[in-house]
Parts: sequence; C-alpha cells; structure tokens
Amino acid sequence: MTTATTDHPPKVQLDRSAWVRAAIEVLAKEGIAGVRVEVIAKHCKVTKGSFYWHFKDRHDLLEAMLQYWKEGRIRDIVKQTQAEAGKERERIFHVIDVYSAARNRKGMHIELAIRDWARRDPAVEAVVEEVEKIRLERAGSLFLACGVPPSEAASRSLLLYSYVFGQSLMTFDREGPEAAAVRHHIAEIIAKA
Amino acid sequence: MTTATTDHPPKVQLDRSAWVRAAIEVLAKEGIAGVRVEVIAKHCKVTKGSFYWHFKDRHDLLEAMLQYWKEGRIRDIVKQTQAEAGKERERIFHVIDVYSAARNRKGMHIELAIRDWARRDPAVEAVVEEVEKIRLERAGSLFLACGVPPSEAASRSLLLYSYVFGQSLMTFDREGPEAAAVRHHIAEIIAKA
DNA sequence: AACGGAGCGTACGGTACCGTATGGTAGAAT
DNA sequence: ATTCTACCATACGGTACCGTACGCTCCGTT
Repeated sequence: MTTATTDHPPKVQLDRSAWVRAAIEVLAKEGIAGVRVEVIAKHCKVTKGSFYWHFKDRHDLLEAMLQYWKEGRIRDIVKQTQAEAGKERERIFHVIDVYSAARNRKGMHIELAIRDWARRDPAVEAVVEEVEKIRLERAGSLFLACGVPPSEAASRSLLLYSYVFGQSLMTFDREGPEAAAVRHHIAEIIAKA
Repeated sequence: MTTATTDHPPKVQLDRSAWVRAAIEVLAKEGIAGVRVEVIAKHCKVTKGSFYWHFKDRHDLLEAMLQYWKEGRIRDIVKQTQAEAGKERERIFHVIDVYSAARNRKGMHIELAIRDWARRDPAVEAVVEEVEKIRLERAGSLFLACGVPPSEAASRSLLLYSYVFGQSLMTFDREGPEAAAVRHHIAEIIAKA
C-alpha cells in the first residue's frame, strides 16, 4: 500500500491516507455532497479534532481524494492495457469485463461519483479528462494492434468506454443468465465482430 | 401521486408545477442534494412560506419531480421512436442524435442527476427502471424492424443507450469537426454497419 | 361593507455541518 | 522523571437548512 507523507513506523493512529480512503468509501455511497468532515470522523471512530490536525480544511481532503483516485486509476489503466504481442484482442475483452458493473460495483460507484463531482468543479473535470485521455489512448493502441485502421481506433475506444460507463448507469444488478450473453455479444460488436 | 396541473386562467402566483420545474432546474445544476426548499424559494423569488402551502414537505416535492420527469421521458421516448414503415433505421440515427450530449446538454444533466439519485433511493430506482424498460423495448422494436434478429435486438438497444449515456458522462464539450465524424462512425457500428 | 380563504411573509426552534480554540494524553526524546 | 510533540477530544460561534406557527394581504363571495 502507499505510505503517507511522513514515514514513521506503522502506528495505530490515523494518517492522511486513512482519512482519504475512508472519505472515498463515503463518496461511493453518498456522493461528493455526502463527504462531510464530521461524518467521516464518525466513520473513523474519532472526532474532527483529528481531522483538522491532518488536513487544513475540507477542501484539502477533497484535493487529496482526487489525487488518490487519479493515481490509482492511471496505475490500473496501464496494468489492464498491457498486452503481450498478439494478445491485444484478448486484452480488449478483458478491459470490458473488468469494468463490468457487476464485477466491480464499488469501483463503478466511485467512478460515477467522481464524474458527478466533475460536472460542478472545473478542477475535478480537468483531472477526469486527464485520466480519460490516457484510457482512450491506451485502448486505441490495443485496437491499432488488432489491425483496426487509425480512423476507427479512436471511435472504437470511445465506444468501448462509453458503453462500459453507460452500462454502469443503466444496469441495476440484473444478473440473469441471458445478461452475460448480451454483454458478450456487445463486446464482440465493439471489438469488431 | 396527485395530478398537479389544474388549469385555471393564468395566474401570476405559483403553483405546484412551477415549483417542480424550478426544482428540476436546480437538480440539473446541483444534483439532488442541492434541491433544497429555501434555495428553490429564492430561485422563485418567494419564501418557503409559499412552498409549504403547495407541498407537505421536501419529500412531497421530490416525489412530484420524479413523477414529472417520468411522464416527460415516456412522452419523449414514444415520440422519438415512432417511425413510418421503412424508415426505422433513420429513426435509430435520430435517437442517437437527439441524446447527443452536445445537443441536449441540460436534458442530459437531468438524466444523470436522476440516475445518481436513483443509486441511493430504491423508489427512484424503480421509476428509472420503468422508464428504461420502455426505452429498451422501443429501441428493440426499431432494430427488429430493420431486420436485426431478435437475439441481437436487445443487445443493440442496450449498447445504444449505454453508449449515449456513457457519452454524456465522458465528453466534456469537445466539439471539434472530427468529433462529429467519430460520433457518426459509432452510430454506424451500433446501427449495424 | 363584511367575510373568508388562498397565497405568501416572518419569526422561531431544532439539526447538521464547518472551522477554531484550547485542553488533554500517550509515547518518544533528553 | 521531565519535557516535548504528535494526535485527539471538547467546547464554541457561525451558517444553512427543515418544518411549524402565525400574521398579513389580496380577491372573490355574499
């Protein structure tokens, strides 16, 4: 796991990153409007006296959350789109599967909450755009490696992520047996049937 | 629940539906957490004394908003998917275009805010599912009329709306000339190239 | 002219939150 | 053992909101 700013031997007490992780838990459930100092403090079983020791103010926490999210996303994207030569098409299906709302419910809630937040805060929007750019570039490379012409690669990667996030907006945990078949069929359309 | 619109000769005073429309304005900008009685009252240039005349409480307003949204959506869906025989494929492109985030920015913000709300309120979730079912059925019929086999029609309509809503999550008003080409290309993939 | 109600303003108590100030404590440093 | 300091609790003032109580004012009715 990532260590915090000051690296003393492991303590029982809270540090910045513990607060950030707790805050993101709340973010996933309640949205950015639910990320409140005293609420998270209760969730950590301390009072806000602790909070204002580690953070300047609420905005300081929000910035740290955004940074934490950004770095984690970029790490994951790079990892997920790393493909051995010849296995790029496989990787595309893997990406679609990983982002499947059913598989990664909590991660999707975070993603949606962050994007909701970005709609009202230009600074957040900029970070999301940054992450998104990397996603699209990486996916585009996979398509190119599969022999998709450059003019199509951008379209297909945009379709891929639009589908995947749109899916998480729509599906409300319907997990019938046919749902898997539908998803697989869609994946084939996206990955060029 | 109750039908609000009693149509007397036009008054200067507010009625339920004026409050609901104002509330949806705020919803689009601030999300459901921003829909507060005193805020909307200020937006209407009255005080909450008026609000609590027309509504029992805040929850009463939220219910009315949801109902208002639901009925409007269903009306639009039916209208947009009505196709003369032989022009179904045209209609599919039309639907994609209508939901394009660039064209219908405010409508998309409302849609996203409602879905965000639905993630935390089962009653809202039920309404969204209801609307969504109609959307998918209607789009499915269009695909079927285009000669898409039944096993594919469901997949393609899910892909269509996932793309369209996912698009609205991703695109941050990039309106370059190539963006239109990308969108058109994606539309062709969805509508079976 | 007197009445009554619809529509709104004002004033109030209560809650949840932010941020500050200040005091307390446990463990490391000396 | 004392002092220091990182970490946390407590108490406070201030704000924004919900919902209620009640007062005022138009306006149609009689």
